[in-house]
Amino acid sequence: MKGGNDVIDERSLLLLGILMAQSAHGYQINDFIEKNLLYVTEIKKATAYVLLDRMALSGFVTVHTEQAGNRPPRKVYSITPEGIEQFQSLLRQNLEHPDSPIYKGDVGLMFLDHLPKDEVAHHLQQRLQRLQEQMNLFQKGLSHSHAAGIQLSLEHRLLHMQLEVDWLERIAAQLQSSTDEKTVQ
Amino acid sequence: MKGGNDVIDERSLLLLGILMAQSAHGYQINDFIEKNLLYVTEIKKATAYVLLDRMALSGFVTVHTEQAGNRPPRKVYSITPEGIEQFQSLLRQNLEHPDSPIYKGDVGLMFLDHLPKDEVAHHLQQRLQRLQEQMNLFQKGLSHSHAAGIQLSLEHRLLHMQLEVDWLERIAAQLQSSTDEKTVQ
DNA sequence: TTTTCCATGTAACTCGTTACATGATTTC
DNA sequence: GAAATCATGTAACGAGTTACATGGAAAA
Repeated sequence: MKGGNDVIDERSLLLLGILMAQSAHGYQINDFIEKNLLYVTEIKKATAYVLLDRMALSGFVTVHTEQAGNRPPRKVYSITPEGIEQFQSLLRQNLEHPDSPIYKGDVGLMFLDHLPKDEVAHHLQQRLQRLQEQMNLFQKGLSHSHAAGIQLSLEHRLLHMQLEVDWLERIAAQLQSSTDEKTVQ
Repeated sequence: MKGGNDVIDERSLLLLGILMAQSAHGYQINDFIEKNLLYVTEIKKATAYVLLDRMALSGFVTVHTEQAGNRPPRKVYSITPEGIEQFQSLLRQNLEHPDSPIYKGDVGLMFLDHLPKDEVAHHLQQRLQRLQEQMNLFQKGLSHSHAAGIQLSLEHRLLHMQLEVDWLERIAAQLQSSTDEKTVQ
């Protein structure tokens, strides 16, 4: 009744998916994630190393150690047939189930009425500015042409960012105008 | 260098915010959250009880025990002046900082190319259907008129849901049509 | 009379992060 | 010669969830 397959583990899916393209060692994988997938996942290096070893125990990947020159030895992971099946199973589940992301900002929104409107407007404009900076950085990373799927997922992310920007502009303007009215009348 | 104020704690903000409206006991608060804020927060009952007691130790709330009939005694929490300051501070931070939600579904998107297009289209249509069901439920809860801020945050959530629906419909249609082409030609 | 609701609390556990250890090697 | 990169690993810690304990009252 407990087990682990109820909640989909998108971290394993990610690692297996990367290994579907080619075998790789941990450092390589972590590097790729850090440089390209900042907005897609929050997995940390230590976690990835542990997960890779765990997947080796489960038989989803095999390991063999490589030595290049006399640099630190690399543990190169390759996906196995069972790993491929697991990957496909996780992928299907991931595709079928909508995720319910939590927007932490919604908690603040709930209590807007406890601060003066113009102050709220000011804070939201701050938020807007930061968001736009994030979006600029994000779009730079977007142009480096990736595989089709990666491109798609980054564009998906961008759509939600853009919605957020539009929404913030609208709300901030509303708050602004409603305080202006009072000032004018 | 570590401390607790670096990452904004939206759970405390939520609890303090609820107590800004009126004093309440733990069960009452948990009940409200469970019935109204399913999509806003993931805080669990046990966590809320612990947090309320912790905030009492920090002086942000006071507790007094009430007995109604001989039902289980209630621990009623009231926000203190220091609590109000903390609430406002957390609220300002929450409003100023955009959140970077993680869309777990984006991980799956990255690896679309590893399944046949028509299968992907099928899975995404499944996802779409489930999402629409969620949205129906959500909209029912939306109509029960809440305070202005709560209404706003729920509408915000709805916007993102709607974007997701539109996006899914577009992508699923694209995948469908590109497999149709092959069938026709 | 069995189930659900009221009302709180906590021990055990899971999961993941932080922070550090190690050591060679290229770059500045 | 100092700093960043390469490459992995793990112990300690923290946060939060699960699952259970308790026990009366109201609803079915």
